[in-house]
Amino acid sequence: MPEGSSPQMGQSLLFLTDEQLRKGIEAMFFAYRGFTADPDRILAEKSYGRAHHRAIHFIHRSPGTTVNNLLSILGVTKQSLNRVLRTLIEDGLVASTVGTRDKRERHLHLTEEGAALERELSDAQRDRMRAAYRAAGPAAVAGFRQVLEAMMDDETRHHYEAMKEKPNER
Amino acid sequence: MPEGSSPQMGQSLLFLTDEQLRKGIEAMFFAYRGFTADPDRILAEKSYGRAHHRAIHFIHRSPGTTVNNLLSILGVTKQSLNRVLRTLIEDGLVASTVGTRDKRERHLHLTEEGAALERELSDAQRDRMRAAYRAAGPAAVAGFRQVLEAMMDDETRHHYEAMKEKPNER
DNA sequence: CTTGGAATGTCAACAAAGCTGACGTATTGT
DNA sequence: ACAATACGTCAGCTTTGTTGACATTCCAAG
Repeated sequence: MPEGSSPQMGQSLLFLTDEQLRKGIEAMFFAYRGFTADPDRILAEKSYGRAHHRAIHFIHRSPGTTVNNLLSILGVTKQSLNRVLRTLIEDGLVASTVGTRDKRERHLHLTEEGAALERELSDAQRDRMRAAYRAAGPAAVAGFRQVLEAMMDDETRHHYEAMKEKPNER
Repeated sequence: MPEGSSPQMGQSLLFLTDEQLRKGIEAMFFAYRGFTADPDRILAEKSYGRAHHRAIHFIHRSPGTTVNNLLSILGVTKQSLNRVLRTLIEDGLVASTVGTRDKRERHLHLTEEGAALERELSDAQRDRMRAAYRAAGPAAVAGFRQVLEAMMDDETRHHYEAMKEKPNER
C-alpha cells in the first residue's frame, strides 16, 4: 500500500491496519464477557447455565417454535439442546405441546414461571445494553449493529434477519 | 411513553425501546459466533480449543507476561489456565522462563511454532473483521468500538485500556 | 397399504473448559 | 524467622458441547 499520510486517511483507509483490527478483536472478546455477566449471575443462583438462557430467550422470542427450528437457530446438536430443554420442562418453565398439523413436532412455549425468568434475565441484559447505548449515542449504535451484522456467517445472518421483525407466532 | 412521531425521534430517543435493545442483544449473540467460527475451525484440526487461542493471543500481545497477569486478563482460575498452558508448553508453542528479578514468576513467550499458529489464527479472525469493517464503513467502526467499550465491566475495561497502546514488552 | 424417510427422543460415552479445595515448593519481603 | 506471593498440581465436580446407535411416530410417495 504505497500511500503518504494524508489527513483523511485515518477515516478512510488507515482504519484497516492490523492494529485497529486487533483492538476490534479484543473489544469483542472483552465486551462479550460483560454482555453475559449479568445473566450468568442470575442463572448461577438457580443452577442454570447460558444454554438455558439461550433456549428461554428464543422460545420467548418465537413462541410455538419447534425443536428443529430452535436447533438451527442455536447451532447445537439435538442431544445438547434436549438436555437443557428437558430440565426446563421438568422444572415447569417450558411447555412442550405436540403439533396439530404435524404431530411429530413439539411446539415450545414459556409457562408463567418461565416468562418470569425470561423477564428477569432480559431485564438485566437490557439494562447493560441500554447503558452502553446511552453512553455511546445513537450514531454509534447504528454503527455497532452494522458491524455486527457484517460479522455474521451468511446462514446465521439469515436467521437474524428472519427474526428481525415480528414475533414468529404460530 | 406518550409521544407523537416526530422524524428525529428515531435517532434520539426511540432507539432505546426494548425492541431495539433486543435486536442488539441478538446481534451480539449471532456475531460472536461468526467472530469465533474461523479460529475454531483451525483449532479443531489441531485439537486445541478457544482457551488455547486466548492464551496464545494474549501471550503474543504481551510477550513476557507472567502467569498471574494472564490470569487476571482472562478471568479464569489458575488451574484452568494451567491445563491449557501446560499443553502449549509441552507442544513447544509457548516458552516459560523463570523471572530474573523475581524468580517466582514465569515469563511467557511464543516460540516460532507458537507464533506461526498465532498468525494463522489471527489472520483468519482479522480477515473476517476486516471484511465486516469494510462493509460497514469507518463511521460504523467507530460506533462499534464505542458501544463495545461501554458494555465492558469496569475492571475488564481497565485491562482493555491498559493494553490499548503499545505491546507490553518486558 | 406398505414402506422409506423425516422429526423427535433417549442411552451411552466422551471431551473441553470452567470451577473449588487442598497441598507443595520456591522465593521474596518484612 | 516467618508470612505472603507466585506457581504448579492432584482430585473431583459441573456445564455444555460432541458422536454414534437405536426406537418411535408420523407423513407421504410409490
